[in-house]
Amino acid sequence: MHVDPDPDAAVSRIAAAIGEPARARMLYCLMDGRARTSTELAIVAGVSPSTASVHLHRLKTERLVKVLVQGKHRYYSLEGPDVAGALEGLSVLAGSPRGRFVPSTPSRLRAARTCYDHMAGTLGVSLHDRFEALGWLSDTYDLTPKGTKGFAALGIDLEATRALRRRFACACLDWSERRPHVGGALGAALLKVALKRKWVTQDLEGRALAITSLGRRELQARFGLRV
Amino acid sequence: MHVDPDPDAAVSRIAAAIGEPARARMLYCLMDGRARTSTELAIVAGVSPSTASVHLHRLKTERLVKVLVQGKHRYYSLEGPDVAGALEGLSVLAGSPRGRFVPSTPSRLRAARTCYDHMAGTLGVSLHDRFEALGWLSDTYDLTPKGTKGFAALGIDLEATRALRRRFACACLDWSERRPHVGGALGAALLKVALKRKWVTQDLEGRALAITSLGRRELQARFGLRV
DNA sequence: TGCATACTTTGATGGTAAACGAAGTGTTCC
DNA sequence: GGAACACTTCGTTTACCATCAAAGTATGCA
Repeated sequence: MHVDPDPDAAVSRIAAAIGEPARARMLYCLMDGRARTSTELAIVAGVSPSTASVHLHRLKTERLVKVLVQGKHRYYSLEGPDVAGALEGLSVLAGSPRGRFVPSTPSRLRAARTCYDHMAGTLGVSLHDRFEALGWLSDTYDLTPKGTKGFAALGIDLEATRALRRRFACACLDWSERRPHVGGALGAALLKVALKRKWVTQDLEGRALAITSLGRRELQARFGLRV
Repeated sequence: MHVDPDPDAAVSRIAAAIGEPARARMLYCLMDGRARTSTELAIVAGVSPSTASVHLHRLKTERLVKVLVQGKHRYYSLEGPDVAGALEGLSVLAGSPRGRFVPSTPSRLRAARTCYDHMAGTLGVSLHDRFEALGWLSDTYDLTPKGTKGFAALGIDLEATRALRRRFACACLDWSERRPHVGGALGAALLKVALKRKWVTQDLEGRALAITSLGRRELQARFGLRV
């Protein structure tokens, strides 16, 4: 009879696979049950495509994700409900429980929703376009002097945001809009400010964002957005 | 901003803490709810005392274990049921849930055993189902008026139980039954009463519970359980 | 008081792995 | 066919962390 000489080794290998920031970001991005391509996950994780590929290979080896090859795309998704369950158990310990997302997408999700930890949907795309038009972001997604002033005025601690070991800002492609919105640490900080100032409120269970009337006014006044 | 800038960072730090073989061995050794000294855990983990000390410090920092100082001994134990729950979730992924890998697991372990600090196995699951059927617990695991009367009649000090800084009651998923039993402070109090009234007796070394003939009679009379 | 025990902290060392760019494989589209 | 794209593999660098012995702290016992 073959008995694993060290049953804890399997557990620790799995936990170690989760216990790397970039891989954790990928996994929690997949918690909604949706499949994503390698490049999308690279952006979410804030690493280069080659690095992401190595990470995904490891996650596949540990049976945490599965892959579906379709043409030149590779769609990665969580291996099964048990994986989501384990991730959920860890979230409880982290003190920020994330409910398991039911893979049915309400239509209001199209207007404003979160993509991982930043704003997406038409709201996210509009903001992204506005930042470009205002000259806050260069085309390499660096802050311009104007942008530095603008984001600081919104109450974003740029120094702390930069200090994170994660890509500062990047274009994150939206799965429905297929147009970029602002991801990375800056995108996350932006969502946090919007929540704090009650421009948007977050559905407890899902990814939907509701724009408040205050938010509507502010977005109109500050960015000329009609949302 | 006081909010964690990257919520996954907390998760990945915790997973990384578990994802080291020596630390994983320590944690799973503590899964029975028993507290152990630093030296005992060093032996279990197969590392030197100094290394074990570093590991335990990290586990404490991540709030996975707590320590009780008694004289020159330091007793380490799991921080709470949530930790056991997260570890259990990872075990499921590892494919060889703990307890099943020992082929000589006494069959009575399946019937009645402890899970951390409360009753599990078919006994725990049966009780859980009975409480639900009797309308003692709401589906959010709050006590109903009926339940308040019922548990008090069993000799459980509900006020003291509620005062504990720990989830009052929760569904704890069993690794073998794959069905919930009552965990949390209420589950712990329940086990304590069962032990005190000698409905069950506890194996000193392991997690097995033996149901006494008195317990058999009482469980039949009070809950209609045939165990 | 003095010695033994239990455990932690410190410092040095070695091994592991995460990161990236460049090059390679395979696919689609014109 | 060939150019563009998606993704992987390889090779190198760098940073972190697990490990132990030795020294330090604290408690118990005689």
